[in-house]
Amino acid sequence: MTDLSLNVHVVIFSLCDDALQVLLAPGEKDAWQLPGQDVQPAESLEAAAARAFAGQLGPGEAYLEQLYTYGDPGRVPGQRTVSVVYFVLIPPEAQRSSPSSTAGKMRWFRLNELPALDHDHSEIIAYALRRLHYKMEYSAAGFELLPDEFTLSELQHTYEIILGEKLDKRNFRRRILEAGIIEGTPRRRTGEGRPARLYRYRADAVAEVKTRRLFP
Amino acid sequence: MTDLSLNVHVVIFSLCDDALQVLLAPGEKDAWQLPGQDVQPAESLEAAAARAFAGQLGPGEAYLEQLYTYGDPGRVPGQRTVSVVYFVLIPPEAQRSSPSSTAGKMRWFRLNELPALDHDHSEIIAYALRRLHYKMEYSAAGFELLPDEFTLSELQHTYEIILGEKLDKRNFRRRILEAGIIEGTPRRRTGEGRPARLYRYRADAVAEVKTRRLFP
DNA sequence: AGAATAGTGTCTCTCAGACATTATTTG
DNA sequence: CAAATAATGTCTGAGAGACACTATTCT
Repeated sequence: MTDLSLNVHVVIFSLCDDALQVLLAPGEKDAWQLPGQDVQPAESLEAAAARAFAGQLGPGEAYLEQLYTYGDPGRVPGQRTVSVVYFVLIPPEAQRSSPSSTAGKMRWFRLNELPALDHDHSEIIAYALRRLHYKMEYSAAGFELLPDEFTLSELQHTYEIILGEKLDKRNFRRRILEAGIIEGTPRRRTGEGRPARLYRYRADAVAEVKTRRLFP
Repeated sequence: MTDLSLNVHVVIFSLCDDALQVLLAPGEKDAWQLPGQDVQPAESLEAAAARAFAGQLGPGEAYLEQLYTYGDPGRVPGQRTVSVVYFVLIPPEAQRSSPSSTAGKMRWFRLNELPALDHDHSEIIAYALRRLHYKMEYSAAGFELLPDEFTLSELQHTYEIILGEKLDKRNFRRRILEAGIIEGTPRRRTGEGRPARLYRYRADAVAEVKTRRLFP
């Protein structure tokens, strides 16, 4: 197809200030957009997506997964544009956005305070959020939003923020420990009140999804 | 990006002869490939995917969903090719492949008897199959592979073929009926043995996924 | 009558969910 | 010692899974 623009965009989620937030870049006029860029001829789609936010973030692993490809004619005025969109989760220590870049300053936005967005980017964020909810239910995605070591209260808090509901402390701890996907460390986190034990995610305990089927 | 080819492919599943099968088109030399074609300038990606198999199939609704976008440089020799791949489920009455087409004859293949395939199409089919398994667990996808009206034995059989395991008849019936997603019709299917009641899928009974979380 | 398939009920055991108190640290 | 947060165990009810016989039709 001629006159085709192929780019990638990333929906980057992280937890800051007890809320789920998205990283956005300045867009057209006063609007914002999902960080993104054109794909280079010799570069994989995933590498292009990773490049779209590398340099804006501090160290720390990012979880990156393809979300969806948007390509309807007319979704971007002027030129037929196909956007392969990726979904990214980053832990808090990587949130420090670097001071400047050619693309201008990126900023974190709470999900309920999103600014005006270019094209179909609102719709894309809404879809990414739905996907995050699903992932929380059947995978260990929640750990990608946490530091390497965390307390059980922090872990529970993460789940509560994303799922949007309160969870029972004793049931939460029982089930997460029985699942065997985290292990205790000798360290503790100290602060106000009794110090809490630190845990870490066991990547080896491949959390095989033992989902009960909807209809067997 | 210049010199870029954008196309769509479809992985079409259906049940024939008590087995899950895929529809393939003749490819390069003696190999086969997933049906597909270039995207037209004014056409949506989904419409292009639908067009890739329209005409090859008889009437009957097809379930169509975007699967994944493959675009690594080098996956297709010669030109950078980005393929948006769709996942399709069709019921048995739509299987009749029409006698001819410009692209040559398509054929159904059992999953364990796949021929040599072009490029990364084997990998794509393997991924589509994994996705089908997931979908069977948390959604009502199984019904897309059945005719409008079906017996409980046929439904159970469908699940057994795709999941690859035997299911208990009484438990299966109890749970599928309690879920309220199918309803009886006055008709029966007659054959050898006692005639079986025909059921139909209730599209209105939005099968909300009450998946039990892996970790709450 | 025999072969073939449809249709039906009970028990057990696991696990999700509700629930309140004690323990350890800091200021 | 008061305030703050961490840590811990039991009971109940719902539902998944194992299991075997009767009913209806066709030849």
